[in-house]
Amino acid sequence: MPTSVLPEFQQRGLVADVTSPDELGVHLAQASRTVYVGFDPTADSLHVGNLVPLLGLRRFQLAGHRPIVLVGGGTGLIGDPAGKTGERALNPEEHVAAFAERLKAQVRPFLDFDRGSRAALLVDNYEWLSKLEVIPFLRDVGKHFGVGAMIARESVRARLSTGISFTEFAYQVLQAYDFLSLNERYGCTIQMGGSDQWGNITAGTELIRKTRGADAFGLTLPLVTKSDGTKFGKTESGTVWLDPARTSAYEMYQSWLNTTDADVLPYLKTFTFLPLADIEALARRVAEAPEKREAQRVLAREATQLVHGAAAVTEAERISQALFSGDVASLSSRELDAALRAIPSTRVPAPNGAVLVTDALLATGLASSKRAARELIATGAIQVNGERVQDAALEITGKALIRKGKTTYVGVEVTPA
RNA sequence: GGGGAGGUACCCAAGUGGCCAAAGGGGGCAGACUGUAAAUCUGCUGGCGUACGCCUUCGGGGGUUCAAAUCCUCCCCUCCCCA
Repeated sequence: MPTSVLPEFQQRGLVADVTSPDELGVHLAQASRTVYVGFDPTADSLHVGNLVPLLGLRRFQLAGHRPIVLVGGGTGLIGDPAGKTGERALNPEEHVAAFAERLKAQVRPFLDFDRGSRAALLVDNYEWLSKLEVIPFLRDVGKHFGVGAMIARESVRARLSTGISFTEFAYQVLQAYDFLSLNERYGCTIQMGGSDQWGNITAGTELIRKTRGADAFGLTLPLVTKSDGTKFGKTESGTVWLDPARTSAYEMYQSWLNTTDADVLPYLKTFTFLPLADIEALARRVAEAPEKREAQRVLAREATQLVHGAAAVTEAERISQALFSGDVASLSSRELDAALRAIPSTRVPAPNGAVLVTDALLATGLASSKRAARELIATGAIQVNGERVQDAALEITGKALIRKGKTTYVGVEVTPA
């Protein structure tokens, strides 16, 4: 029996905005519904921020509804102005197509595609958008859009003074058309997305109402924030991607583990499927013994597992234990190899098979210049294989584990030649 | 079209002939403290050199000067007011 997921979303703090909440609640409680989220292929991988709507879809499916993931092979060719401060360069078509294929593969594990009438669907809007013809499109779809309303949408309004091309201006019409298409094809009545998608989503609900006289709903999820004001989903080494080739399970595990106390409860609500009662229990543990970081550990385990699986979590935990137990020097060569595989590593060619630490720091990006590298060494920030480096003239050979400060580990492999 | 203000390092911003690689703040990195947290305090934050030092930088070009971010000149760009 399907249930309204709305109360759960609200309790978890996952509702930024929703169209006619009362009606949507009834709508969801009455029958199994179809809900969609779209991802435009702007890169070859999603990142942790994209987990919010993706897991949102899963919550809907667990509650008895049918999720659709739309990969924007078509809209990705146009460029969504929402949340952007300036016009984007158009990506080459072959890149967008390749990105789209990557995203499709990446998204599959998050949903159940074999569940009868509730089986998830994976669609690509290139399928229908690429077939549109200008004259019919402008007559049949464009006529329903008032330019006044289009301009009033935040995504456009924010760009009017700095400039927006007709191409990006038209984006909302395409997204609205997507919603309409899914409504016609699959009876999809709900679109979910990030809070910056509100305008695009309501464009769709209005289009459906005008052309089909049918109700459709929109639900936006809040932007995940960090209490210190910095951007969520970034670490010193950059974006936390879902693709293990870009961000290893260990790195993702670490990024969750380092969540500050003030953020960990909302993150548990957002990025895990733990019952709220369990999260409340963890909240008490945070209050009683914050230094144990139990909530952070649970968050790291649960969230990393959703993306990389249980085995990868076990590995990440083991490596974390080894690297942060304070006894790196005693790692077996086998453990060292495992750690080196899990962290970002750089090969440094050296004719005589040895490089100066300062050069290694430069090569791995830990230092931006030799002077900065010497500075790090002087302050005692650098350890190689668990030994604090005292002398900037130290040479590194073979494989080594370099630690900068407390939390940053990188690997180097010195290769002859 | 007329009038005004301004372009300084990652960002904001001071500096109007030498004491300026350039105040201050933010951001970033590191250290101390701690819990791989937050807050706080301290240091560093153009490049190369262990170092006295050298090289490159103040929108761009040209010039004056022993010496220019600072003066002159031309050009480019941004913002504001009036039309």
